[in-house]
Amino acid sequence: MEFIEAKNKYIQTWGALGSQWGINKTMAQIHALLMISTEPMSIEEIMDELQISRGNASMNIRALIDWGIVFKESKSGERKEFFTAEKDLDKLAITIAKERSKREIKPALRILQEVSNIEINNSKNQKQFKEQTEKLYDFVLKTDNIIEKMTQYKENWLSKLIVKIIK
Amino acid sequence: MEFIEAKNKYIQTWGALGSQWGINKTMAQIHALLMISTEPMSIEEIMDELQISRGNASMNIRALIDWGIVFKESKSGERKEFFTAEKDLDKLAITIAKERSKREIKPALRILQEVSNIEINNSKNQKQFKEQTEKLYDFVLKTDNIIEKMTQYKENWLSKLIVKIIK
DNA sequence: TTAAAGTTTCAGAAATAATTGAAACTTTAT
DNA sequence: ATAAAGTTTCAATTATTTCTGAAACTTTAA
Repeated sequence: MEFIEAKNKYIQTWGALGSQWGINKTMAQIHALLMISTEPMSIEEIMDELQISRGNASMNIRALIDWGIVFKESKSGERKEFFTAEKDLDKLAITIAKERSKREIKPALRILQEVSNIEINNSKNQKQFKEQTEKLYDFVLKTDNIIEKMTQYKENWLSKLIVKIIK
Repeated sequence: MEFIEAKNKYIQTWGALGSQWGINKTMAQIHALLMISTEPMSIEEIMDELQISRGNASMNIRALIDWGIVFKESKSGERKEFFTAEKDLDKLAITIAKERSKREIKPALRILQEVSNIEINNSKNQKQFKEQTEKLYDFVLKTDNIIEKMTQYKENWLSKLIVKIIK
């Protein structure tokens, strides 16, 4: 396989995986591209490599910066802005996990708590509802707590986790 | 809050969370509905509760069955088919994790391995490509291994995991 | 101050994904 | 054997998400 072919395959794969997990394709592809770039890239270079429009590139770069996994960089002497990606995968995963917790899990938790706290009569249906939503709340809360704990390790948490699980 | 209102809110929330994580909204909603149902439900009841078409209900129920988190049930005396959901959240999470590993992570791994194994010249770019895709492969593989390990606990793995992480 | 270069925004277009509904198919009971 | 009831399928429609590209805005340097 050619380098170019491998590179394209890698970017496509990462983009597809992104969409399957709720991250938009272009966003994932831009990140993938920056991950394997040795130098910070300009918006033009990104547009060119991925064959996407300026608007699309700009919006998704901004989103990646909001997520905290891509950084602006100013090359001295150049007026243009350049971008680099977080390349440390442990850090990357933690940042994504934290953000998704904040944006998606925490709001869902709030609602689960709210609905599981309703006053019920003693009908079978309402009892079951309360019981299941309480369980769901507990479960999601535990999951979120795990994410929080992971976050504290920072260095090599994945390897540490494996060791802990195995023993 | 009314029971009906709480129920709708719960179903909407679960559906939204589903879409954010790559599971289609209706699929997540049907599962949410079955989770709080005390009795197996027929396709008509599901259509009626969620206000969706027969085709949509049927396709998504079938998908849930394929995933292994909803089961067909035949009530004795009734010809119609009824459906129940896996209500144990530990089992549910494990089943979903296993399926997603099989459907999405494993194929991605194959490609990462493939592209990280290309012959490279000694240009900076190609070296960086190989290095990063190898790291990515290792990382995704480790993640997948964790999922596999989890799977083996079955009972109360989430609680067990928390204990292990904390100490 | 101004105009060229660089950057961002956003309404409309395009692509993708989900849903409908009616037709085809299957099962059951007579 | 047949027709009513139940179930599944899938082409066409609808909804949602993403992307484009041109216009507006900002920065820089002469």
